[in-house]
Amino acid sequence: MIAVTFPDGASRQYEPGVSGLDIAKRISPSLAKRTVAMALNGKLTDLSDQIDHDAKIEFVTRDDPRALELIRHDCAHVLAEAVQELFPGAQVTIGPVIENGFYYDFFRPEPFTLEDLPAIEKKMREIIARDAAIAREVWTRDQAKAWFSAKGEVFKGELIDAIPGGEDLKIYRQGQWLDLCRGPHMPSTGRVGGAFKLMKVAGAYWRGDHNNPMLSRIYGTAFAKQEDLDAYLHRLEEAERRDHRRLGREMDLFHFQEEAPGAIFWHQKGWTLFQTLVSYMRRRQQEAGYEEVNTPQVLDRGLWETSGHWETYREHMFLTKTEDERTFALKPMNCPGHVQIFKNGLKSYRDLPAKIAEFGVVHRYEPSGALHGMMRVRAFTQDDAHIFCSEDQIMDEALKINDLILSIYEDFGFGDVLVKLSTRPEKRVGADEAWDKAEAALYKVLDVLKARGQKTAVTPGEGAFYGPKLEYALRDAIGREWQCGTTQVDFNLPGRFGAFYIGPDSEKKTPVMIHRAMFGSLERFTGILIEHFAGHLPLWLSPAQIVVCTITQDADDYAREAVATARQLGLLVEADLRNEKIAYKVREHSLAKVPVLLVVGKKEAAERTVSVRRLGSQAQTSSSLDEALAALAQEATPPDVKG
RNA sequence: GCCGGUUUAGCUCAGCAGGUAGAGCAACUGAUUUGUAAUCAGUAGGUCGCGGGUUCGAAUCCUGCAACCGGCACCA
Repeated sequence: MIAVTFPDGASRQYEPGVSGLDIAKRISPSLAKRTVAMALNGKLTDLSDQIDHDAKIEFVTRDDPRALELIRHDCAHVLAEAVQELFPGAQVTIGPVIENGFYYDFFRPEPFTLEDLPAIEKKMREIIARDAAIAREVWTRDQAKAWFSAKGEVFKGELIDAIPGGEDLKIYRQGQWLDLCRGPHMPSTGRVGGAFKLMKVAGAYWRGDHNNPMLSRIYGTAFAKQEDLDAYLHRLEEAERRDHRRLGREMDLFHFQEEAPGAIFWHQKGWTLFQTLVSYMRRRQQEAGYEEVNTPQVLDRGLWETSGHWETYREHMFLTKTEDERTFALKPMNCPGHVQIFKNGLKSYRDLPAKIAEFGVVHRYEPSGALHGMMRVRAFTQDDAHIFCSEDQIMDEALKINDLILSIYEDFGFGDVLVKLSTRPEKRVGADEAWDKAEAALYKVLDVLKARGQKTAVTPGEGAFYGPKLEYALRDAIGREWQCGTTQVDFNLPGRFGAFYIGPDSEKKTPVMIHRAMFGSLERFTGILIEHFAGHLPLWLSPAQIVVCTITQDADDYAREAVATARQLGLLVEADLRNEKIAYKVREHSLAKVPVLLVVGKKEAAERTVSVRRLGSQAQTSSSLDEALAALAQEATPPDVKG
């Protein structure tokens, strides 16, 4: 007999080979009915699994959070069965669970379109209603190979070949249909339930490699309960309402047009916001000992050959050939320019660390399909800096950067930050010893951060071609992650450009260069802020802080006076003296996301007060003009100036 | 770049089976002087993304290109 221990600590004896389902049934039929899987010694597995040794068991019911993955995974299988029923000849490939749902990739000469989804979804509901048992079988590799190749499933065949030799293969059968799968699965298709929806179709490369054929991917999502699905769909709508492209138009911040794909036309208000960010960053950097510079937009091709960018990124550079047949590139990065500044004039070890910063406008010819509003553009501004230092200063400098970045994010309300260490990629320059040193320094930084309780991660092979990096990903108001800041240790470029400093021993030494950005792309960061705040920017960031709205003409003079006073306090304020009803004005400015409306009528003019209405609230408070403006001026002071 | 979709007035969208375009909001002009998310009336506004083709006739059908949207790949 074997001893099976339950979550409450109780233990019972069973004959070896008893299945999870048997145990559940013996406890109570209703438990068996509700249970979709079990956690055996903490590992999620099929309910039909036999238990041969003493074990801890926990039944996972359908409403258990752990069941969600199974529901989605089974739903993906149901999708595949439905597709193969409706579209004979469509080949199955893989269908994993992803964040917020699942997908399944099919191979088919004609890709699926949105119009195919309702029929597929209908068929899926049929399959779920059939409630066929999902049974696991173990096949030999040859058996599986033969079965799938007989069906013309060449992609499954490839998958089978990729599974390490000797291993038996798991096959899950549901009704007439079966699939090669790692599992686990629920006992029957009916357990998927009705709270699912096919979301979209997309092309995707087989095995994620663009040299491979393109598959037709169907995305779906599934939840345990309909209300969870509804809530998810509602969240998607919410994200759409926050879309910076939509808000950018509604708030009159910027626009795009065909003639400049991937480049922003900044309107007055958007540019004001942009400049607010620049001013903020400039103050923070100056305080941190950076020296701001500016380097040329257009630089000779030779410079990019020296840096190595030509070799790796030529096809992503904007090139220009002049009449004298000289090839220049619009700078895609600022580093070569900053190295030139470092090289200009003899540097001593006493000059280190030299921190050269620039709000550098860079151009990159991004693939057309990569463009996305302000989040991915072809011309953008980096809050870029390069720190030239000695090897033993790396860790200290990286930590200083870290602290500055986290403090800056905090000022914008981003408290949840993940620090990732990305190590050497396959395609890289420089000796492995240099990489060893650079990575070692960053690992040490990561250790310090971990000790402080900072969230960290390591992503192997994701470093830049010239060095490993720390990347800073912040989480926004609706839980999305945005990678913004970066710290990259570079043992290569300074040497390639022949940069050096004179050490204490009077010998020439090659400095290490740390590339670093905090917002990353100012354009992208602006977009993130818009979405994070859903357009409701804090007063200090708002490019149109106040509108003084009159109720009748009687208050015009008073409104003008209020505007003048507010401007003296540095506030961004306009008057709305139009002959419109106050409700009309309130609506219009609220839609334009103006944070503060000061409403003035006869009464306010006589009493020298204002009625204050804040964006997002119906409440009105009355206070004296001077007090209201003083409070607003205080609120509109940037956090770093407030101290 | 690859797959799919979209492109009609400043914005949101009709215009489904080819017979030279409509609505609401915005704009403009009047009237209205108004108390916290749309006052009323009138007027004007479109090479239907761009090019080529089919047709007596194309916003509508075919085709090339571009931009955008959703993914994939890419992201120094």
